[in-house]
Amino acid sequence: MPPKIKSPQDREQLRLLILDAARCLFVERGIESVSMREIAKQIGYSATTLYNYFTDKEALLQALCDADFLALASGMQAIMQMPDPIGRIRALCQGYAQFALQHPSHYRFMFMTPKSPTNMEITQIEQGNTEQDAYAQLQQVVQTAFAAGVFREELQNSELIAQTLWAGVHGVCSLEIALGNEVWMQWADVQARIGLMQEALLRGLLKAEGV
Amino acid sequence: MPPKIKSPQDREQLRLLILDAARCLFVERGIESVSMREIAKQIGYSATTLYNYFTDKEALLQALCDADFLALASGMQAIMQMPDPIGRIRALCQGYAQFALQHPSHYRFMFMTPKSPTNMEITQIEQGNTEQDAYAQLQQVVQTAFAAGVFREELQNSELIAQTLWAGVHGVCSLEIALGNEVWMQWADVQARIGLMQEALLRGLLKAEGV
DNA sequence: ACCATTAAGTTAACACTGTTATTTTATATT
DNA sequence: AATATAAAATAACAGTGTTAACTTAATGGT
Repeated sequence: MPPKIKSPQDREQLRLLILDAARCLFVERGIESVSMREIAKQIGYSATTLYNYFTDKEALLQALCDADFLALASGMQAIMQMPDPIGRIRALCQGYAQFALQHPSHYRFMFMTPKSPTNMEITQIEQGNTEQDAYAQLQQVVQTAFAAGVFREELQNSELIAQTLWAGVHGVCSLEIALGNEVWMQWADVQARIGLMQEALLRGLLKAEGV
Repeated sequence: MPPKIKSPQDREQLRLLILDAARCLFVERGIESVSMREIAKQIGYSATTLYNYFTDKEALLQALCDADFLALASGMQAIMQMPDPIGRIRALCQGYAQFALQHPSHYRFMFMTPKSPTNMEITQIEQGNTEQDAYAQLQQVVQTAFAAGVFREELQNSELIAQTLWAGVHGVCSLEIALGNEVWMQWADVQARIGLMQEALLRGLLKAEGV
């Protein structure tokens, strides 16, 4: 059965086949209830083959999430070109939130699951590179707005401002992902929650003049 | 070895022994990396004995969290007596955040982990009872403030306001728990993040007059 | 043309998990 | 003293991530 030499393209193709199967199963059944054996069976290989392509399950997850978050960051590139700094902030928040709600499994793995600190040798993403790292994008946009003097006088730390905006949107999305189906909560519409979070925070952070 | 009849007090005592051991291990090593066998070994019983006291691992976790969140809610009772409605909101946010940071494992299990909707027959907590349910406390306090007309005119849904405040504080705390140790983030001080979230949100939600 | 090398993949196995069925044991009641 | 029974223990099942050992089959060198 096993033919000998595989061109780098073929290798990459199988790598992607694994990733696609894994993504599909994760989205269907949630991230930790799908096993390496299942992923392998789905594509007709044995479980051990996966270990020729990924050092372990976590590396596989990391690769999956890297791919999706590269997609997020590059989808945001258009927003980065918008003229109005505050409009950019709004659009980034919206884009981020919609991404989180559309990819709950990956979002959860990336931002809601404590892990041993990211192995920087393994991840594909260059942190701080605004083409790859969504937080770096937000930080940059906030920094620009800060330099333009739009924030209230007493706020002198643009990192703190960015982290607060992030935490706000993250809070809405992560509660939706974790508890959106809980019967004991009467949740308001999730888009309304995102919108109010965004606008209330901005109103609280920006100078008062007509927002 | 097994003596025969156990008084209800003795039964309850072993139940608590199990819960304490489990809590201890969970806090040490994180919630899903400790097994039923380890908990049992810790207290000198066999794993199967735990199943005489809890139907399964999830029920054990649920019991643990119920206990801690009852403690949270009852610790908040003093705050509920404060005279100033807005002061109450501030104090609730602070109390909630400090609790989250002091009990990260339990917080994560309760609010950061998607689960099949809570089994209402099993949980000890009466949802909506402000003596047991911290969200109900917040909801009530916000409702009171809302009735006093402190929020901006366009905000007509007090549930939405409460959920936004919750999401904000939750966002800061859950990011701290999940990513507080990530090397690629230069986090601002967590108390500063909590404070800014609280004050920015309040400024954005309350009527403008001198906050 | 043959053989050794080696990549690609498989099977078997290890040490673990949550959980259940079965069995032991020591007491309490008859 | 014999029996019934609550409390706990042992053994086992089906599953997990992962590693070691083995099987192919195509290539490169002679």
